[in-house]
Amino acid sequence: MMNNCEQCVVKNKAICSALDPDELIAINRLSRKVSIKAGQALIWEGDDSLIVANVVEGAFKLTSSLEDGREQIIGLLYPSDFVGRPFGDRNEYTVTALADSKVCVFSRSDFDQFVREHPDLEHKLLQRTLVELDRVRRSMLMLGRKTAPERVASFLLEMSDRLADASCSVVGGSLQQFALPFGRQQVADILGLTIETVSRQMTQLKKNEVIALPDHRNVQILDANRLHDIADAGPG
Amino acid sequence: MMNNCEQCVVKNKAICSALDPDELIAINRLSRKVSIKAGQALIWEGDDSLIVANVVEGAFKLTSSLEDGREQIIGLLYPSDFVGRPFGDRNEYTVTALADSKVCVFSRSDFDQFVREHPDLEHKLLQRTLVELDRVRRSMLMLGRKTAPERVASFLLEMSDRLADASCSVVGGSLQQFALPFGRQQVADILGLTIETVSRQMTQLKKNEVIALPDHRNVQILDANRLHDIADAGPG
DNA sequence: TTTTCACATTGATCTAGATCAATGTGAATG
DNA sequence: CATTCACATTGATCTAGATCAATGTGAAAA
Repeated sequence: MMNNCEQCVVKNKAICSALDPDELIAINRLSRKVSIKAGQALIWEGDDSLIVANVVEGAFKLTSSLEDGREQIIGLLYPSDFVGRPFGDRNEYTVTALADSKVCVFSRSDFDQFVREHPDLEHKLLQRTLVELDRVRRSMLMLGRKTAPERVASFLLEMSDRLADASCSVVGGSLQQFALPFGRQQVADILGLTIETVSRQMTQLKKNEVIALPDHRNVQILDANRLHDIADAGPG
Repeated sequence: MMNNCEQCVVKNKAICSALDPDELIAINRLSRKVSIKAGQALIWEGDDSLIVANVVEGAFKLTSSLEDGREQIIGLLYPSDFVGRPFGDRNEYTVTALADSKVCVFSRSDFDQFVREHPDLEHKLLQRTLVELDRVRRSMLMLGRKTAPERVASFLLEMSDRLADASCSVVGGSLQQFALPFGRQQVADILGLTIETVSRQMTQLKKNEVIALPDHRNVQILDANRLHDIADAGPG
């Protein structure tokens, strides 16, 4: 089905915002809007890179796995984020929808060519990639060196920041209350912990009145300062 | 001191390879060749991003730290690699020379502007950033989910691949023998382990005749297949 | 050559977090 | 309403890897 960039909800935030109306019409011809059900994969680790896309609606996880099933979530994608591996022929990770989602898909060869012809678009893509690289490197410090309480606290703070755009009830650019877009197992896969450890840390934070948990998906930050302290306190 | 791109040893491998002779002269005017002693830092975590550079000679580590001194190495840089954070105003990590090194430095504002005016250069930079992002994500799986034996085996294999360019005595694109460019503590900081654990794993591999250790810096791979098996075997 | 000093190995013990095993919980279904 | 089923919590135990503590080792300096 043909897409319509003019009416696209992410046209001002996605990389397409680098394009003028004529160019939007041109890229429109290359794109296809696709719906993905929760749990369905869009891209598989190890496959050839044949498509790239913009997330329009929903959320995705980016994962890498070992043969015996151990899985690490290595990234999360939200509306306006870019997915896939341009200028390379192999996908190094799997992309799976966490909720019912919509993406705007391009064939990689079409996209690569279009990007090379539109430096402003390529610039946007570079900026996004640099931001993502910074984010991923921050996760490396977390996975390599942080304790379980530090990981959970950092995670809650990052989520409250990241979801701040979407909603209101904001204090200082972060949300005081928000709904996690995933369950405990996936939190564990993000943090490199087990589900039990994540659960125990959450309970602990609740007991200490640092957070409240109206239900399993919702988190309310009661004491942001303390949460920050826990997030990068030394061990002990 | 003025640089001379025509004679530069990395001109064919660094991002500068995207430029034609005229453009090389232009970027030459913006660059400054700087020597860095082993152990000296080029960029500090948290500082404003004021410079970017190409590595010409030597090696660097990219690190991020917690207040109490825990440190994670989040990247390594070799000749022709690009350093620094273009199009952003904050350095998220520290860059330190591992050996006496030389870099070709640009002021970030000069560089940003020059890149925007030269799409081919920006394209090279994007390609490098995408490759680095893939590499870093692979490390996330390692840090989050791999056991100590798996980490050490993966590390030795990656090093033998990465150093394959530099030397001869290559079998199937990888080196059978190579000198690690760093000591045990730094290996530990790369793998998110302690120095003792790294040491024990190396001893174990030696006992099982998977590798030989002529001395503390040199590694000889005796049984690459087994090393691969260990690198992503399930636990147990 | 001996001394030194930084680094690596080895051993003994401890512990954070994994694993194993019930037991809640609450939204969807009959 | 009871039943189910997926998910979350809680508890008991185990273990990989950290930590603490000597003991090697080998290259540079005296």
